[in-house]
Parts: sequence; C-alpha cells; structure tokens
Amino acid sequence: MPIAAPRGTQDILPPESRRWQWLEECFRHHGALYGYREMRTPIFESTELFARGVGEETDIVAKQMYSFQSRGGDALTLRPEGTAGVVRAMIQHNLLAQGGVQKICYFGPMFRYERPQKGRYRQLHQVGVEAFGSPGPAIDAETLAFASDFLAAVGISDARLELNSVGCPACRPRYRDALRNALAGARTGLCTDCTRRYDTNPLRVLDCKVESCRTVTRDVPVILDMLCAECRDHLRGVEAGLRALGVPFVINPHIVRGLDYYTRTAFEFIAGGLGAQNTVLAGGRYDGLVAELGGPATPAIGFAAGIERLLMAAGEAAPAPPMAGPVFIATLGDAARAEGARLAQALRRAGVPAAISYEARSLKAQMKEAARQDARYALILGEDELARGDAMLRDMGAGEQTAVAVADIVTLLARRYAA
RNA sequence: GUGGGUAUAGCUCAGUCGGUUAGAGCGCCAGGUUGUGGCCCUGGAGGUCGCCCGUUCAAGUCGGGUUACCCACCCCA
Repeated sequence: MPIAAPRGTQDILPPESRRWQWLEECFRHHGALYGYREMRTPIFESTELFARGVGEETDIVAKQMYSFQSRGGDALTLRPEGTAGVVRAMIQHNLLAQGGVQKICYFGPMFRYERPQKGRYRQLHQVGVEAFGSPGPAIDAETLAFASDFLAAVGISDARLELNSVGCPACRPRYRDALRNALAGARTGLCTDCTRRYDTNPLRVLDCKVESCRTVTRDVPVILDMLCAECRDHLRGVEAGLRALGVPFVINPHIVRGLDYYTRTAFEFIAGGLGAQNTVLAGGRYDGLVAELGGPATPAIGFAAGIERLLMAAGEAAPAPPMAGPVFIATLGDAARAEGARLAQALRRAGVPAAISYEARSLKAQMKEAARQDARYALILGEDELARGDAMLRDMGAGEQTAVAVADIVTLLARRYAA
C-alpha cells in the first residue's frame, strides 16, 4: 500500500480547490467591507498559549492537541484554533496601545486530534475575525451582520443564528450555583458525562444532547433570568442592533462557553445538510482574554467558521467560477510545434491563457485535448499554414474557423479575451 | 476513547449456491476520417478483489484478525 495522507487530513484537488479560492475571496471581500485587515500568525505556538488561551479543562486542550517538543526543548503545539495566536500577536506587538478599534481577520489550517467523521477533520481550515477595543453591543451586532452576510454570499442563506448571553464574572457564578442547585435533585437522571460536568462545569450540561439530560434541563433556570443589569442591557442592545440591521435570530439559552473570559454574547450559526456537525460558524465576546494573556484589559469579540463545513453546507450553491478557457495551439510537424510554443508564450505575455501540445500527436488527439481543456479557441498550425504565414483559428463553441495571419494573432486574441 | 457500516479497474459500481480466463458504465489510448473536438462504431491498455491468517479439492465470495475510510456517540468549525 503506497503512502496515504494521514488520517483526518485531505487533499483539496482541482476542481474543488477552485471553490476554496472562491470562498477565500468571498471572505476577504467581506472583511474589507467591514474594515478587517488580515493577520498571519504561526501555525505552531507555545503550548502554554493554548493552555491559557483556550483553557486547560477544555477537550481541545486536554486531549486534542498536536503537541511536541522542539529540538531546543520548547513545548510547542500545532494551533487548534485561531484566536489565541491573534491575541498573542496583538499583545506582543503592542498593537492595542494604538487605541480605537482594531479589526483583524485570518484564515488557515487548524489541528485537532479527533476521531474524523462528516464535517470533522484533524486538519481543518477556518476563516475567522477578531475585533478589539469596543465594549458596547453595537459591534456585536455588526459582527453578526458580517457573519450573516458572509454566509449568504457563499450560498448558505438558511443558517439559523442562535444567540445567548453567558453573563460575566459578576453574574455567572451566581447562575452556576443556581444551576447546580436545580440539577442536584435530578443528578441520577443525567448521563455519565453530565454527572462529571455537574462538578467541573455545570453550564455544559445545558448543551448535552442526551435525551434524559435534555429532559432534566428543560425546567432548569436559564441564565437570561439571572444576568446582572449590565449584561442584560448588553444583550438587549445586541438584539436591538440585529433588528435594526435586519439580521434574524433566535435566543437559545443553552448555548454556552466553557471559560471565564468568555463574556456576554455567544452565538452559533446552524446549517442543515451536515449531519451531526451542523455548526457552521460560531463565536462570541471574550472581554477577559487579552488581560488573561498578559495584555491590557481589552474587550473583544470574534467568530470562526470551518471552510470544509461552509463548502459542504453551500453545496451546489457555491459556484466554482471557471477559468477563462485557453487558446489551444494544435500543431503538425516539428517546425510548427516550435512556432506554436513561441506563439503561446507571446499570447501569455499579452494576458491570453494559452496551451500547446508538447508532443507530436495526431490533430484529432490534439483537438480532443483542446476540448478537454475547455479551450475557447483552437489555433491550428501545420506545414501549409507555416509556409503561408497564417494559422486556422477555430472557435470551439461555434465550430467555425478562419485563417488569420500569424502577425495578427496576438493582437486579435488579446482583444477578444479582454472583452 | 466507544459503537455500526464499507473496502473489486483512474472514477461510480455489479459479481448468483464458494467453481475454473473477475465484469459493466464513465474516463484513457488507438482506429474508422493521410489535417479537425463534441455524436456514433470498432479495438486496446488498465486489477496483489485493502492486508494477514484460517476453512475448503477450490475463496472476490465463508470465518477470525488487522488497517483505512465513512457514519454516529463524544466534542466542536
């Protein structure tokens, strides 16, 4: 058996790669509309960054990281997500000292050691944004509008935005205690995972998918009723902003984030057609993270989306804009083939995509090759044409051909391809 | 980490009760057409039936194991 790509990774082959380029272009375009600038950070970072930035007790850090020791003895990890690296870079380069709002977008591969399945990979690719420096709900609404518009642009118009507030360090502990109290009586009805979560992170019981747990959590108090005044006002501000911007949403009090520096706004976009992995884009506010990583206290909000899932959810809706079909130069004889190569180069330098036959083959075989390459034109150059100083220019779509002087070909085709 | 499914040509898949030379469609190459793609006809190339072990006179087919992929749990994008 020859060597195969590692488990949970995949090769993005043409023409699928064209859809990736298209999606990345969509993302860049929307980023520019909303004032985001791209940042590129390393694919590996200090393991400690993720331990602190994502959280020691999360599954991602506890059992899904590709960690290794460098030859110099440093503990490093392939990034499992994008936010930690961006925040680290913002702090390291003192970009937050500039004041104002800083909007950063990024995309690239992330790595998580998970059991692969539909929509879940060990090397996944995300696009993401982070906005630093604005504490109010207006930027939350704008960020969600960005997400919604971006999804629509890539052909996912049926995604449902689910919104929640996870409170803040002032009100969340109070809710956590209330939740624990409410669950205490029904502990025996919880699944084994949730029995553990009851102690470690009771909020996570809320998004458990086991039926018995859902039954238990149906009547439990919701955080929305226990938010402090500031968090409640913030959420109302986000809702008002979304309505003003025309972004539909539903409140789902069961959306949670595991860590203390996630604050207030939390959201997910749910799309169909993805099986169990149906979250296509998710994010939230993390007003405590920059300070947690040693930077100046800075409010922030962001989201990330998995490219593989986006393309799956988009399905047929995601077009793969075809490249302009080339001019295929079919030649007969060594002298004509050499002239064809020169002609092709002249065409390319004039901005016209050109292809040639590298070997001596029958004209029929070359015409089939031209059709296979979806050529717009075939340029047929044989001994006779070479002697006359012209070539047959065949319109592959129309199936008509005319003789054109070699001297005029580049100018003529450059004009047609420019149109 | 747990469970289920699948594995035959480049791709998508047939393959009967275990039976002698493993098939189809698409794709590829060539010819029909001495210099013209798509449609048609003819021919050709291409296979360690995932891998190992076992049962049997005989295994693509049955059994065990293993690996990979897929799906679900879990977790998340």
